[in-house]
Amino acid sequence: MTVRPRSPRGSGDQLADEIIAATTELLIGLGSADAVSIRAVAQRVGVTPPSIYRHFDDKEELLDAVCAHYFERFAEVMDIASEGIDDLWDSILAQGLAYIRFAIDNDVVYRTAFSRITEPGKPSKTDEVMLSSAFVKFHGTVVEMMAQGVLPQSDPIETVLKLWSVAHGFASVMISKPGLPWGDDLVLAEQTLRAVAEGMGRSRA
Amino acid sequence: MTVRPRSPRGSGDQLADEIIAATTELLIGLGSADAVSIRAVAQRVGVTPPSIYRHFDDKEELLDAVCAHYFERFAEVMDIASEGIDDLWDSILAQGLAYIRFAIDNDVVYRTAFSRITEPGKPSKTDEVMLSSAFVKFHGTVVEMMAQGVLPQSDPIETVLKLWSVAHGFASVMISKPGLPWGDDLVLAEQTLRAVAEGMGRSRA
DNA sequence: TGTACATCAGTGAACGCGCGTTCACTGATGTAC
DNA sequence: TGTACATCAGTGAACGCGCGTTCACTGATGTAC
Repeated sequence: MTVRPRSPRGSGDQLADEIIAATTELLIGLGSADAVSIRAVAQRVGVTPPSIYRHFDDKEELLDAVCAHYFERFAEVMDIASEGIDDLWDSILAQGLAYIRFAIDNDVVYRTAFSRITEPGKPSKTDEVMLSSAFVKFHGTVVEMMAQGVLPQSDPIETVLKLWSVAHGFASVMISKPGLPWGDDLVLAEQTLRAVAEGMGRSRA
Repeated sequence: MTVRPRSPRGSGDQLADEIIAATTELLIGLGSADAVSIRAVAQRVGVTPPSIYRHFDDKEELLDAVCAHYFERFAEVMDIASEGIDDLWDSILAQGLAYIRFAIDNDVVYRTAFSRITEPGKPSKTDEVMLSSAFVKFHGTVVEMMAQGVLPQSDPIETVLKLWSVAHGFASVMISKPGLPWGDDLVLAEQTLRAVAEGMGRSRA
């Protein structure tokens, strides 16, 4: 156990960040939130277990912080994926696939985030980050599609929920059941997202 | 703790069934597999903990048996849902919605089943039951649709994986995030399944 | 500039707990002769 | 029909463990006068 110099007065957040980083590493390494112990986190940071509690109320809050912090990258990943794509259909498809890819690449954290049920009206930090990253990206594109008339006007939130559910569905099943014949890369997911989009495009006709 | 008469020689399976039933009840009551202990299961059955191990290798196998047993009902539920529906589009839609409904109605068991990752080539008992219930139902309808030409001919397995992923996606997100604006019943899921089907129907055109 | 003091990040030790699993065993049940 | 015996479902006790969390505390840091 590394000896750790005491943090100066105002820099309490630094340890918090280190705790989040250590927990993330342990979570990914061990494969499940239950396998991660406060003691192990403390040891990895080079601090005693009670110190954790100065920064997080309990283990639950720590894990929520880990997922929330991790998912801030969703926005970035989806931005990059749709960058420079003019066609809005292609754009939302790229975003959907980027979502699935990111989820699969980070399966442990993704599963951890979705393994906790959020009661109505009590969004977790992770929920808030999801809504302000992945969700707003989808939302932005959908709104634009409706504005330009390539999607029929309706509540964009509903459309986003549909796209998100489909993307999550593929990510989730592909993570849980890697033995099924998914074929190369995300072909099935891509075809399905396309079908959903096309189906929705026609839904007014 | 109830005193339990010793089982006669050949009837070992009876206790196994009782153990599965007790575990299922505890699982649903407590809300997570971690919260269910072998000791609690034993107590509920009226037996000592080591007895469990005569019937199941370990806790993992017991939980797998619980999920597998539970999901045998998928076939039945989906059958009932599509019973008497002649139109194949309506039929597969009804099956998809029945799947989602059953998953949501039995959220704890459903989540438990999907919280365990299955390595390729090592299907769990639950996987096998899923494949021989929900999966074959979807598969049967898809094959028929292709035979009658309402869906373009292609690998039915791929189509089933798509439908299943979409149905699972809705079930999973609606269970995890009940606070989102899903609207009444399964309208969004229904519209999406319809869009997927329509999109696939056109995919050859 | 020097000193007394409040702050508060981090500590050491412990509480209290339940867990999965193993082991050598008991004793009722069914069977073979 | 009666008796010795093998089977095996279930027991009692324990192993060995790590866990989340709390508590009273220490002592370096920064501040006020």
